[in-house]
Amino acid sequence: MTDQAHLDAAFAALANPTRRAILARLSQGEATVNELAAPFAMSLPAVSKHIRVLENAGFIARGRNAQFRPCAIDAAPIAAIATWADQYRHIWGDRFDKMTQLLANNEDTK
Amino acid sequence: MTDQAHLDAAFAALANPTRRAILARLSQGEATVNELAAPFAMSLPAVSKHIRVLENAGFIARGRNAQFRPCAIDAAPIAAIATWADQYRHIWGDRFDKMTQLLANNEDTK
DNA sequence: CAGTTAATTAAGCAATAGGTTAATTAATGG
DNA sequence: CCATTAATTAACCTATTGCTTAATTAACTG
Repeated sequence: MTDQAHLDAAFAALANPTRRAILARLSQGEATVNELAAPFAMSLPAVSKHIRVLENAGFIARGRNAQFRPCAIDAAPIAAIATWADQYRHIWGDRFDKMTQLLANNEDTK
Repeated sequence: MTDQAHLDAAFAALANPTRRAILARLSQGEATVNELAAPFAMSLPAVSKHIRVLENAGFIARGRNAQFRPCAIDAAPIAAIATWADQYRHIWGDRFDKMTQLLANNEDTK
């Protein structure tokens, strides 16, 4: 996948509240498909598909434990999105610029 | 629109390379629809629709100048996305933690 | 007013997304 | 072996997306 295609997949995956909720849940720790599905008023296959979308976009890594497929979050695509957003920081304020400057100073003095 | 719906719209708008390219162009300054359309191998109505999607998601504000509808970037939804991503910073490393700490130190000493 | 330029709207089309229920695969445990 | 649990796959449906061409609206300009 190209970088563009990766960003496409990452943004598309996040454009859904169920999928964002699944990621939020996984940020607390691993979970099985049934555990992830529990909070939602939709069928298990529907959740299974959401998980697949997140997996294809690189947000989720999966293991195998007996019948279970434990899901774990992989934040790499989130980092890619944060990096994308950082391109625009200069447009909306100086907080990041301050941070960058402070980090730069820190580099200089270490 | 709820916060969730705003995030839905923002992420969905960004899940397309044409729209991200339009935003990148607008980060350099205002542009008309025709100017924005020029780099793309697609019809003007297609670009017009992409602009509408970005506008509905809050990324673009539009003016009126004779026949022209100048487009300008509004970074508020990008900030919202950066804020969303920040929730997960702790998962992928300590760079942000360093920044936060440095900013905190800066607050303390000013 | 007539013509030109800028942009949107309308109508249509193929592909994708998000959901359903039913069937299937995979592994455990009596 | 059979039943149970976990999860996916299959088949299907409706709505949305992303694009097209043709028609329309809006404003300037000779």
